[in-house]
Amino acid sequence: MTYKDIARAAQVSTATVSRVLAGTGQVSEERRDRVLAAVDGLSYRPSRAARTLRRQRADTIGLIVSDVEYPFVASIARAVENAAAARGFALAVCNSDENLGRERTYIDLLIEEQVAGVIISPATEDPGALRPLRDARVPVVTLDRRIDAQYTDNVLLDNAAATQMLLADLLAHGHRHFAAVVGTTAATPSRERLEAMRSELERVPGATLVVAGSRLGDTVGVRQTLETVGPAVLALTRAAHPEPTAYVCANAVMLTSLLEALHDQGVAVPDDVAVVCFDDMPGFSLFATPVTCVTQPTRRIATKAVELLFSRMAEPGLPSRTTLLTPELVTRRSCGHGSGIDRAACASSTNEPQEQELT
Amino acid sequence: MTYKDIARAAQVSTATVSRVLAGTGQVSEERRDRVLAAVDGLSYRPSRAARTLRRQRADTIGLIVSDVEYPFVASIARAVENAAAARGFALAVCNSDENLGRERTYIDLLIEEQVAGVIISPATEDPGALRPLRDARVPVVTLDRRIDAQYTDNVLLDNAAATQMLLADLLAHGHRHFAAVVGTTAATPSRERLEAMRSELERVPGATLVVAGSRLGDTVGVRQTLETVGPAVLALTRAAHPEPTAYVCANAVMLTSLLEALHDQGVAVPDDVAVVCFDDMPGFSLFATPVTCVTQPTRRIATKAVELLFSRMAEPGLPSRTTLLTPELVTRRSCGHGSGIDRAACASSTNEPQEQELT
DNA sequence: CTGAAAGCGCTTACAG
DNA sequence: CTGAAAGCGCTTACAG
Repeated sequence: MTYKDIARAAQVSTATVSRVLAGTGQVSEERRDRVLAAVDGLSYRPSRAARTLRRQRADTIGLIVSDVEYPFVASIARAVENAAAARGFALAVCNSDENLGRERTYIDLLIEEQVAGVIISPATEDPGALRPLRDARVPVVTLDRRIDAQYTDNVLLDNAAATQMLLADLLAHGHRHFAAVVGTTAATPSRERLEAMRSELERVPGATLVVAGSRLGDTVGVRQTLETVGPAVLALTRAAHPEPTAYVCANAVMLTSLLEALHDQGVAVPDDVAVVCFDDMPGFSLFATPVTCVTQPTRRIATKAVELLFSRMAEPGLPSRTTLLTPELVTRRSCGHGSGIDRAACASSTNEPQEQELT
Repeated sequence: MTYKDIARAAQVSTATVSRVLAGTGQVSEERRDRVLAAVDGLSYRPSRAARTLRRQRADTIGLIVSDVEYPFVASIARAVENAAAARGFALAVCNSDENLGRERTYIDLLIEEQVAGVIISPATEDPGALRPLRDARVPVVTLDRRIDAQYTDNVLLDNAAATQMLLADLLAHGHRHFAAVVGTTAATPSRERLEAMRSELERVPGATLVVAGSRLGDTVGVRQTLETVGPAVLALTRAAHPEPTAYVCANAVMLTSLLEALHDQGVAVPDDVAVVCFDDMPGFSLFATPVTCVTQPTRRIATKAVELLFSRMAEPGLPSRTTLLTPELVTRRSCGHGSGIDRAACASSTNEPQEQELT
């Protein structure tokens, strides 16, 4: 079942078949009808490979993320797939584990697939990692990572604002000694959040900050993170003087792991220590201590990324655009001390999200 | 950069280039070296589309699931992608939302992509849905759904065993009035679990079962499930006589939604009612009432599926094989009454998983 | 508006 | 072991 068969059945040339099915060029109504009738009768299936080979561009979008198993990432992947499918595009999902070698392999794979565009959460801030994509003229949108490249669009969370929300809450509850639980400090979110924490805490007399992260660099996957992070972090913070009383975690999985470790060691939350994170998760409100967190606007992140990508696909010369999304603070109970709690600050409340465009 | 350029640079024919790069056929060492040298010098990138067109088969695997946003599904997707990537295959992820129309669209898409194989969790038990794949000779492995087709391999959870584990626990805690919270009753897991519940409860004098599900058929996505399911279920069970005291949920998201609704209405777990589910989730042990559940061996499900698929790709004529995986019971606290609890049955414990092959 | 023809970049019988 | 050549199924200048 190919164009040749349809052309024969409809008594037209394959060029006409192509014009009808692709909706390009002008075809007389009579011939159009003949072609469509032939297609119906023959249960024709187009060959995407042939189309791709000829047009040198596949109707496929590539998505390179750290790991779809993280709830935040899964949610992005779902939204991107929806948007792609709505436009007849397939979605190739690649999990880099934030590993440069894997990322490189996937970038090569996607280039060989001649994907129409790539949405990537790069493992590094070094724009060099994306050069092969640029050389292959593949439109790129980056997620969650600041990359200084002229040829990509970027969707970013306002990490400074997110950090301030979380810290303001913790400071109001009387905390002065903090621990930042981060995966890799190389990635944008960690870097920006640490910077923000440092500059916020500089203004607070006597405030301290322990960074628990470096040891965790090799931790890969949800399961391993769950098992490893909590104990490793506690080993570190327990040795610190003064010991931190407030933990700020990079994501929901790390927070869960830490909470388990604290529970195992009999440390009470929020009576002994506070624990908050940059990431919401179903179930956080049902925890023994409901978790205060900042939620990422996942749906908007994904929608925006797809929107930027398709506009760049349509017009490859576009200048780089950056979208900064503001997160939302969800105040539950894990943020506050048992004593000295500012009850007003603890009432369940949310602030309205804002979106901001930078250029 | 194509075979023609390499051939010219290496002074050989394109056929020889193909033989060297694909590793097929015999090539003299001298020519092989010339080709490899030329490839190095030219930063060559193969065209997957050309290869696919010529071989009529893409190095791509298709995965059709309900929704990657569900933790269980994300975990499967991750494992499948890993296995595919290890063999140089790309992974196209498709979310059907258990919707027949969407599923059909994706099946067509994957056939047009000429994927080498498909792993699918079908939206229906009707083997007719998979016919296009069979007609296109695409190897298929089904997940989680019993499909009576001769040409697919199937990976299934032992739903009867899983149900018995959960029920035994609840019965030991004195429960007699049950509610089954299911999404669609058309799918295999729900159907088999309901059957198992019914036949188990037949032996228990005075036992009752309410099925809360039919209204939930249109609920799509994690967010909507979270918002809708709990209240809808309670509206139903509150009207039942006798009111159920034990809820068995189909998955972790539904359980979370139900727990939130119960909390909102001031119903205590496990003092007033017990709530358990077929699915584990990070954080369940940290809930105010830690959740008793049956965990699915996701990693093994995915590994097995990929294994079956690749063996079928290598040998398409293989007879249908079915793998039945046994789940694991994780006893925490949501299973038991405040009064009349059999403490022994409540101690945190797990049974060893088993795997069983059927043919 | 229409068709003949070239060509996208590979692979694979076929002949030697 | 090697190469010339055909062909996978489309799209698209080009000429009319």
